[in-house]
Formats: sequence, structure tokens, C-alpha cells
Amino acid sequence: MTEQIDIIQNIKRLFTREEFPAKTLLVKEGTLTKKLFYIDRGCCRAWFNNDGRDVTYQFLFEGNFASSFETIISNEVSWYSVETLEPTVMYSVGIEDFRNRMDQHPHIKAFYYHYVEKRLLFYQKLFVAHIKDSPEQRYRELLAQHPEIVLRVPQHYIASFLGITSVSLSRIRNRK
Amino acid sequence: MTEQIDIIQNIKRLFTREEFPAKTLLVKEGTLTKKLFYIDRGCCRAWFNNDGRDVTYQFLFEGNFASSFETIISNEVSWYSVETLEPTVMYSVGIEDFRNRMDQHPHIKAFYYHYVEKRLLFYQKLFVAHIKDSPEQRYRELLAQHPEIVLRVPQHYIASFLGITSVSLSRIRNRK
DNA sequence: GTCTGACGATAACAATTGTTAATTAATCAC
DNA sequence: GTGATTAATTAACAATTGTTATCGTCAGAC
Repeated sequence: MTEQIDIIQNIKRLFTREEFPAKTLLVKEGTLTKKLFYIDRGCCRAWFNNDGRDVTYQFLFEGNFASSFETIISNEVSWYSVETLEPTVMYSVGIEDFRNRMDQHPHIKAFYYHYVEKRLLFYQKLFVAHIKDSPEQRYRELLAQHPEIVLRVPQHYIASFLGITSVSLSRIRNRK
Repeated sequence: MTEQIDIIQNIKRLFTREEFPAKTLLVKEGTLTKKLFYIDRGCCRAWFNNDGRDVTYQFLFEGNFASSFETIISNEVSWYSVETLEPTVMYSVGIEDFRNRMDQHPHIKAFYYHYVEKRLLFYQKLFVAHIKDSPEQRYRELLAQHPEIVLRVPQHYIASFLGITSVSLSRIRNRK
């Protein structure tokens, strides 16, 4: 845990501090992402275009990383975009630079892979929630487990994240 | 790619070959898993109990690994069970033994983390498919992308995996 | 062989969600 | 502030899925 804090402090020391207003595009669908962002303050959403409609599949808050994993892992273009939802404070590093640091510092590599492991378990749970629960149950669960999302994110993005229409989410919210 | 093949050959050389009939329980929900299995021949399903109903959330075929990631990563008990669906040939290794080998052989560690990265992207896509597609679209997609699942696995497990009832899957299959 | 249980198809009905459109509320730009 | 745009609510109806139950088939146990 103290090791975790050390890593965060190293990030703040070694990465470049940047500030962005709301609705800034950090990662653009179909391109090679140049930077990895650590979110110090603010939040983002990741989404992609599905037959002309936005599908938001992820919210990222303080303490998380925003980038295209595909680019980091295998230099493929991103299939999604990332944009800020609020004025945001980031610490960024170039992807190539990040890869070099991982090779040079085993503890950075270990931290990165631990993060990947956690993300794997996170997405596994997210998927499982979709096959075992109804949309209403998923909303209640989101409210209970991640109230910050419901408080800080516009409803139609949450509806998209839950896999339902904004009309349906509005109905669920207004059930007795 | 040749490196991949080397790793598989090492697995077959270093792990213990085991054969299991269909319906053998390899991982039991709520327990600490003792082994990591490499599937050489046959297939498995991973599932858990949800208010008295089985929910199958994963099928594992030849070339995949079966175990509890939670146990490997952080020594927590498994929240799911794994059982064979067909007579199966496995290569197994004790979890503790596997951890030691990872520490001693960097290429095993690299292989493991590469596998974790791939699984992360896999589950991310699985989750995304659930928020962007209808159950019918997901079934058609499964049929197109993974026909082996539809051919080798009983329908009610597939329905569970798709997040619908077996009645609904039967209807979808019989739409013109 | 016969019995049993598991599996899949089908039917009838309830409940939920999607779609479209209209209305109100909130937010943003100037 | 004012006007324009975007977001959220509500309504009406269509489409889909869930639920429960019945039936036929098949495989395995004995």
C-alpha cells in the first residue's frame, strides 16, 4: 500500500502535469494514441461509434489511467475515444517513453501488470453482472457501489453504459 | 509465434498429464484452487450459483487455461466453479509450484502476463458486446465467431452465457 | 426393456424494454 | 439576460424477453 503511494508520487514527479477543460478529446477512435494519462482530478468517459450512435462503455475517475491499451500492448489503433467530462488535471507520459521506463524499472512493470490484472477482474465482473442481472438491478447496483458515477455523469451516458436507452433509465429511476 | 509453441511444449513437458471424464469438477466455488490446468483436449465451463440458478459465464477450449485467477493473483477463494463438459486431457501444475516457476523463469512470467493482457481485452469486448447488441445479435455473433461453442455446448449453457433464458434462445434460433 | 431425468420446443400470458414523438427542464454561448 | 441547444421526462405503441407449464425426444441407470 505504501508502495502504491510511492508509485503515484513517482508518477506525479516523472510525468508531465496537464490541465484540460471538459469535453477535451484525449484519445481518438481509429488513431494511434501518443500518451498515457494518469487522472489526478476530474473524470473521463470512453466511448465508440456504433452505427452512428455513441456507446459509452467506461468511466474513469481520479487514480485511474486513460489511454488505449491496444496501442500500449500491440501498437494497434484505438477502437474507442476518450474525452474529459469535467475540467481535469492529468499527468501524462508518451507511450514510447512509458515502455522504456517499464523496461528499465521492474517495479513500474510490476505495477503496470498488477493494474492489468485488476482491470481483468473488473471487466470480468462487469460482464458477469450483465448476464446475471436485469437492467434495473444493474442500475441499483451501480447506485450502491459507484454513487460517484451517478452523481457526476450525465444520465444518457449512464444509460449507454448500462446497455439500455435513456428513456428506459428514466423509467427505472422513477419507479416507486 | 514459435516462442508460443515452445511454451506449450514446455507446459506439456513440465506439467502433469491428467485425464478427466465429462462433468468432473476442477474448481469448486468458495474454495482455494490448488492447480492450474492447461486444456489439451476437451472443454469446460465456468459457472457460479446465483440465487439457486447456475450462471455459466465462460467456456474454455483447447489451448486455454482453467483455474481461479483470484487464487493465483491474491490467494482468495474462487467465486465460481469449473467443470469439464467433455472427456478432457489436461496438463496441471500446483498453484504454488506455478508461482515459483514464474519467479524463476522470466519467460514464463512474460507469457503469463501476456495471457492476462489478452484476457483483459477479451472480457472488455465481451462486456462491450452486451451493451451494444441485442440478445439476438449476440447469438448471431457467437455463431459466426465461435461456432465451436454452439456445436459442442448444450444450449441452456449458451443461453446462460448470453444472458437470456433457454426459452428465449430457442425462440431466437427458430426465427426464420 | 423400462424408467427416470435432462434437454429442447412450443404456447400463453405478464413484464420489460425499445422506438418515436411531444413537452419540459437545464445548460451553454453570446 | 436571451436564445439556442442539449438533456430528461412522459406517453403511446411495438417488439422482445421472462415466466410457467406442457410435451416430445433422447440418453443413461438399473
